[in-house]
Amino acid sequence: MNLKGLSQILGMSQTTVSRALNGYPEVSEKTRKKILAVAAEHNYSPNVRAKSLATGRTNTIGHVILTGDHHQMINPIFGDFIAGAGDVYSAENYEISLSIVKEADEEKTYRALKTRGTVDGVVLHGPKMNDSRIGLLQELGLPFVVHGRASGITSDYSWLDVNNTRAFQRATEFLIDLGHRRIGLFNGFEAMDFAHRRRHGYEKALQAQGIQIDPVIMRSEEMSDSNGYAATHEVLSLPNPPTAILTSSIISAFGVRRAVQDRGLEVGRDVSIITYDDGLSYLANGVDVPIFTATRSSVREAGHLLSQMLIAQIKGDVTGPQSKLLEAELTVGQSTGPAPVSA
Amino acid sequence: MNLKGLSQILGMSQTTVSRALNGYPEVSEKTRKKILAVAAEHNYSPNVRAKSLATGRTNTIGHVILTGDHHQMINPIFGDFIAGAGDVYSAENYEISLSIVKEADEEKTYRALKTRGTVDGVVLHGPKMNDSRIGLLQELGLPFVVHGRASGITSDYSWLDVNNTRAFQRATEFLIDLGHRRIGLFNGFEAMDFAHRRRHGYEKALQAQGIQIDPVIMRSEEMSDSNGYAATHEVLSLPNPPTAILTSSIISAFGVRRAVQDRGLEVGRDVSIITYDDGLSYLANGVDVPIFTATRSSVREAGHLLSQMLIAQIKGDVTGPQSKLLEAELTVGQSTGPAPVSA
DNA sequence: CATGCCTTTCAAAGCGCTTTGATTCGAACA
DNA sequence: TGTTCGAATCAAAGCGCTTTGAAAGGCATG
Repeated sequence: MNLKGLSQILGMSQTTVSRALNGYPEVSEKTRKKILAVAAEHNYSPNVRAKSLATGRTNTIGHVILTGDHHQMINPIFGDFIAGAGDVYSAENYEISLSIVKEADEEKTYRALKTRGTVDGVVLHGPKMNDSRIGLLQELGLPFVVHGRASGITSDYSWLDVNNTRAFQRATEFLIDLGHRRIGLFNGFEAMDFAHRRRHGYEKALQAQGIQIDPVIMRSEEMSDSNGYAATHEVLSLPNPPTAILTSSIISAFGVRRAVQDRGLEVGRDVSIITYDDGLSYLANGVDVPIFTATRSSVREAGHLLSQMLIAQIKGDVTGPQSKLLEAELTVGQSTGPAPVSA
Repeated sequence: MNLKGLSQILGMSQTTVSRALNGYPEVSEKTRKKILAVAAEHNYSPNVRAKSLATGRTNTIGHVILTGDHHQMINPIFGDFIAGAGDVYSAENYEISLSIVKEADEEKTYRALKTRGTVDGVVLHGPKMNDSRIGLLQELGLPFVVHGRASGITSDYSWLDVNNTRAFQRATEFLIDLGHRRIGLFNGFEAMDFAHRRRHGYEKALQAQGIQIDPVIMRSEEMSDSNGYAATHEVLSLPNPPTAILTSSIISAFGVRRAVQDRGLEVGRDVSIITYDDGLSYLANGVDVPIFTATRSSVREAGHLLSQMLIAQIKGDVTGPQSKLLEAELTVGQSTGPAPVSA
């Protein structure tokens, strides 16, 4: 059933029917009621392609996510992020267009999104330092909100981020207060903006106490379980091993935990662990008692808030760039304890 | 830049330009070359909405995934599945439309996908037994391929599935061969078709050896780390605890492992674990040495194959339902060993 | 040179909607 | 009774593309 058919059934013009369905005022309540009734009866819903061709709006938000060769991992937080955004999208009648692209095709993808007119705006995932995509999107004139920030970019843009620096500074301070002096940092790729900020917070806390920063117990790599596991074995085999480890993802934290236990050591006694926790639904940090002491900020909530910001921007409800900085909360779990007395 | 503009620059009709760009034969090589050059120079790409309005095709595949209230978890394998499908989609010039819906809105969503004309076909995720969506999609005439199968549905439809029954039968046999007689099963929700089949395989192997099936050491719930953890504590506290546990997901397997170790027991000696492994990129089953003995089938590969099947179907390259049954491979890791001699 | 037949190109219609600018109708007023 | 005005409705144009059916051009044939 299309508009034409519907209007013929009703014996009215397409104009009137269209107006009635879209809530315009220049149609009497009586006819509107009738039109709505008949539309429902015939299960009519407008062809979204035709509608967007006519209006120029698509009611679609683009999400571009990266996938490397088959060895590289897919962003594990995307699922929860999009679940949070999904609620907003359906409430506001937006659809999601998902593009899975290799890094080399990324720019091309954003350009195509614009010129092909598939989306009204995009969410920029995983910003890197000096991320060139920001300039690109500004040049294209495609509305966007960054999930994170991009150090080094001076122009104004919209973003939603967690205070990563503060979170890792706090976590490090917490460990120092427990007496730890040798603290490892297992971070994401340094090129990622969040990793950069986290390292910065970590270093700030160490420096404030005059503790030396030692690259030997720091890592910057994909935050998988296996990497956490391998790195833990490495640093614990050093002549001067860390007594605490700070990890950037609960996924790698599980690997750390596993390695510690495989070495016959006890988590929270021999080795303390603090992790950043995105609140992933399938990998919760315990149910009643937290497994790890963690700095936590829900990525699902981030998806929720960010999508609202983006839609407000697209609709023109706000003008100019907006930003929102969330604070992570530190929850103390079983994975931390006083630094062991050195033998 | 649009078609009209481009054709004016070229001094040709829109017809000719359109044909040249779409590779139709009724245009001379000379003009085609020229048109392609000018199109590239002006960075032209066709408006996808207009194109699909004109052709009736959308070059878009729909994926509908469920999200409950904010407590329920988002399907953790979706990311890897879509990464596998993504390669095919971009190679074939298809886009992805993602819908995040609550279970109650699911039927409405599929109907809307059809009547609003947003997609050419859909992937049906997470089929349940007697899944009503299959009948719905058939009624709507929307091409689809099921990722899994739906026991109880007798009509013909396209699907790609892993031989879940066989996989769990094999795994159970493997444990029995090691001397285990008391084997727990931590499965997904029983309503899910895959869980049903896995239980069936498990029971078949037990029955073949005359081992009694005991619901006390069986679970049917969300396959999260915490559920695996809690369930393990429960069954190991029983007067007659299992010596081996079979889990349906590597995520819950990690929880099982954690619980075993927290009780001071050793995995592979005191308690054996076999898990089903989807080959998730962020939660690999070890790198060199597998952590768990596992029946493995890559969900990424499934995404790859399934999307090819669906596109072939949409294009009309094949007629009638097609299906593909993948076998999971059993890899032996460190998590299994002979059943401990009872005290 | 006229005829016929490809090959190449074009004008125009159509996809399903929105929106502009016109038209109709009835009520209100002088 | 004629005029004015606002409310309700409509016909038609337009969004950017594809595709049908027609036309033009080139070339061999009789």
